[in-house]
Amino acid sequence: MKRIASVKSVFDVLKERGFVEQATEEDAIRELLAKESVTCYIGFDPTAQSLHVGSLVPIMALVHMQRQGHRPIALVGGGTALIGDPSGKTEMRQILSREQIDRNAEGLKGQLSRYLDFGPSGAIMLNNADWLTRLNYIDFLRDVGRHFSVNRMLAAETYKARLEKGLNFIEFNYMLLQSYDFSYLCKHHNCLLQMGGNDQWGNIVAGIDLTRRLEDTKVFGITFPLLVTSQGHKMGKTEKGAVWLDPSLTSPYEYFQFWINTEDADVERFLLLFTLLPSEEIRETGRLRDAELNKAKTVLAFEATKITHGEEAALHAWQASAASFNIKPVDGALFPSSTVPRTGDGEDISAIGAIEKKHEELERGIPAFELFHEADLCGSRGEARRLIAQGGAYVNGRKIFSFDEIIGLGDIDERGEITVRKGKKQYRRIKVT
RNA sequence: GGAGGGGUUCCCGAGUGGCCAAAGGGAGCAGACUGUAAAUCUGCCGGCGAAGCCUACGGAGGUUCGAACCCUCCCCCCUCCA
Repeated sequence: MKRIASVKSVFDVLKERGFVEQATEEDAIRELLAKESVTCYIGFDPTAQSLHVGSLVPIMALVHMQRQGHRPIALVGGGTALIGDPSGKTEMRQILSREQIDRNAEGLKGQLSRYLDFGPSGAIMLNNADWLTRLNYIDFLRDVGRHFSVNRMLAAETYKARLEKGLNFIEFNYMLLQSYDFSYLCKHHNCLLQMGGNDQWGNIVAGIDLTRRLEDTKVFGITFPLLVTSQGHKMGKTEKGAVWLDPSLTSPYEYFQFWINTEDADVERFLLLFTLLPSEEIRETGRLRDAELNKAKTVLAFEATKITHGEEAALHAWQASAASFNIKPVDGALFPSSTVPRTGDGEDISAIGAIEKKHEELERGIPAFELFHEADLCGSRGEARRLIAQGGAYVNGRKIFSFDEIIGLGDIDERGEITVRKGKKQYRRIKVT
């Protein structure tokens, strides 16, 4: 049995950092995790080509598990995605094609390996399509289906919303499949703990029951709080939609900006969840008042970006942000474990998104509203015109008053670029080639 | 299979022959205030350089000078009955 990193149970770490919403048997879990290396799993749905910040809580939970000497299984739900999880949803999810799901599942593998070590003795990545798609219907009903009470399922919170709106049989089966996953992982990988968002509670508990019956093994479950901001807003949405973990969908700079814009009331909570800084240091945040909190936000943004995109990308994002906004270096007394820049100013703005324009085009001149549209700051030319009309458009920091003002060679700065800005926060560079 | 109720712009939801690019709310964007925060207030919120045109009210046809709205067929969802 592998030695574990500390006497302190990882359960306490998770709990202290705000990961635990519910747990099946708190004391038993704490004890189990303190005395041996435990294999645990979380499922990830391959319903999009990339994970987004909404999946970060489960990912970070696995990171903590691994750091404390346990063995995480990241289960890609290539099989269950064929069914569609109705938990906590009011409408049936669109069912994706097999090919689409397989493609997404591949992408998730790559992404998860940035957070977890999938080395020989490290974490494991599995795809439940490997066993679920081979199931035989009659056998499955006889072996697994008979253990489920429809009466109890109907009473479950999981289905509550859907019983109002309608639930079809394929989705009703979802719980059985996820339960089967747990027992399968228990049997083949000695997995004893399943974690997931709080909307998974019903599925997890059902899996625990099934595993007891099928494998005669006692297993456990933990759920995470569903992430909403303190304002009750859905987490992980910005003006451009979801905040993705894939740098080609959400650039490290945008990612950094997302985190630095965290609401005051969420800073401490998010530092605990989304960084690996020691909790004692994070608790100091409570002493920061008003604008001082922005320092903590800088640390949050930096550390979160570092975890997802690496130290170098985080530095670039910090640089560009410091150059564009009034970010001060964070003094060393705060968050001593953080590698956030402690001195210097931002000069390097290369992390800010850019488009290219030919020298000739600038020579001819481009109407401002067209430029804003092409720079992807506005979805249409009409939107760009409205933006300018409302006084929210800037070129090199100068407000544009006329929608068709011509932007040309004279606007190129010493970097050989033009900086355009929408509102107060959204910058884009025009590189002249 | 039968009866009834529905499918409206990103979401919810009104509209049931011209005044409808479609009320209202939410989300979003911008402005003011600020601390790249929150709350609040104001404006905007299908596309096209204006008049106008184009696209849009599940799909396909039809009636009409004119259809989101009426008719026909089809698809999908819900409820009750089988």
